[in-house]
Amino acid sequence: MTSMDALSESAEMMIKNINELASNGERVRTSDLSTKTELKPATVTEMIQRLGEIGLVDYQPYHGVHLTKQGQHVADVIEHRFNILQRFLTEILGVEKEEAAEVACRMEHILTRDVENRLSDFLGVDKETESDLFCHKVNVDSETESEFIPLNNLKEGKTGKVRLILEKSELTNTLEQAGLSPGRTIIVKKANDKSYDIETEEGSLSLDSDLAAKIIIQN
Amino acid sequence: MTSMDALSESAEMMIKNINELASNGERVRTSDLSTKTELKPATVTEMIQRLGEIGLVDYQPYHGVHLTKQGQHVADVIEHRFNILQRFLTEILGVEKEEAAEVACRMEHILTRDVENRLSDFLGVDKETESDLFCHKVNVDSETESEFIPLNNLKEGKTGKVRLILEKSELTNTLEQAGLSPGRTIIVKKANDKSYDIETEEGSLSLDSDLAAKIIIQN
DNA sequence: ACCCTAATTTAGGTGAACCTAAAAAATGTC
DNA sequence: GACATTTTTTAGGTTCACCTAAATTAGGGT
Repeated sequence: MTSMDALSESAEMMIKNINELASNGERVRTSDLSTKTELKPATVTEMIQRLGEIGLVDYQPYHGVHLTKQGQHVADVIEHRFNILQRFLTEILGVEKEEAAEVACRMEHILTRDVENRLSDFLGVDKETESDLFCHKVNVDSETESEFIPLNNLKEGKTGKVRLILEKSELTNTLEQAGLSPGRTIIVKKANDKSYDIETEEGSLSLDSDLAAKIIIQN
Repeated sequence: MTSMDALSESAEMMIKNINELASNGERVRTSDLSTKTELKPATVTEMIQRLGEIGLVDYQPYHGVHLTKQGQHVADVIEHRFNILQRFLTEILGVEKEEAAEVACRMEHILTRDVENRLSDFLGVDKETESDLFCHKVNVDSETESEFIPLNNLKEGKTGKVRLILEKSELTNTLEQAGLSPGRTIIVKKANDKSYDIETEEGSLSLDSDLAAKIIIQN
């Protein structure tokens, strides 16, 4: 009954809240969940019973809940999604923190794995935030400390990954179709102060320095 | 009973689907909605009855529905959100079109007005797509509107700056040596549908339209 | 050890979003 | 124009996410 079925938004929210209240490692009480979620105690009881049945929490009547391994995993995934979404909304779009939190809180239940990863890549993964859970990014690479620099500062022969394109326009759309889009790897073939010859996964092209300045690369 | 309350995801989806099936202006039949939404006809009937009650559709038993002014407005907002989200997911994150559509379809019901606007700005508003509904961007500025266009669309006598060259090859290398390289200014001397006579800082040359199409100019 | 109170659960109800099966209306055919 | 077929609706059921009110349990104070 481990239920591989997708959880409902409500169920995920409950798990998220249990996790947030369980910071001290103690069992979480129904009344605290009721307060936090603004649901009536009876509703909380009902939901944590269901979560108990599918093995995501350890529920003991009159003695609260705590997350099982599985439940903890779900909580971690949701938290991660929330963080990425909030960062995107505030850092990239400039949304107010509070509104960003609200929107992120609704969207975190919808993100697919793929979109999550891409968004993560786009933001540039912040090592601090990543728990050991997400250590699939084996950080063995850190010999040369990766940096973000505009494409026009990349030296000839250097390789990098496109992370951000500033000032989107028809032109940058064209660029992206040519393989110069976030997440893609490129290599600088020839560079002088006026023009840059680039090789992408799609082919090669050449662009001027003003344009190149708007494309941020991680090396 | 016009119901200013937020609509449920299901209700919004139903409106969206009605709109998509009503391209020809005719009333939309229950069975078509049933097919499109993959809901049973009975379910569709139930939902469109509710939508009728709150004034978003004109529902006539046994004779289908069509959107009211209000319903059309809702549909337009949703469509706009969907488009922005899909563009963001595909153009910026590089998500596959199909998955992007699925995710956008879930998220379109969650976006707030503010996030919607910011995302729009971030993408760079695409004039084509904008209906008069979204005319908040008073396009008074367009006196000199600098544009990016392929060289083969530049008219005789026009000047422009080379910004981007797609599909580098030996041929384009030669072009660059002749002064047709990113950052350089050029002028179109003569243009017909087959060949283009160009003057660069280095001299003049002439090229065919296929080649010209790969050189993007800013005027 | 007992009682009182606060916390929790159970019992039973609602509305939304779905379903199936049966009834009713519209439609096409001869 | 009557009948068979298709379409649509009605009737009634389920699950989920909520609720209120009543019953139950846990825990603290004396």
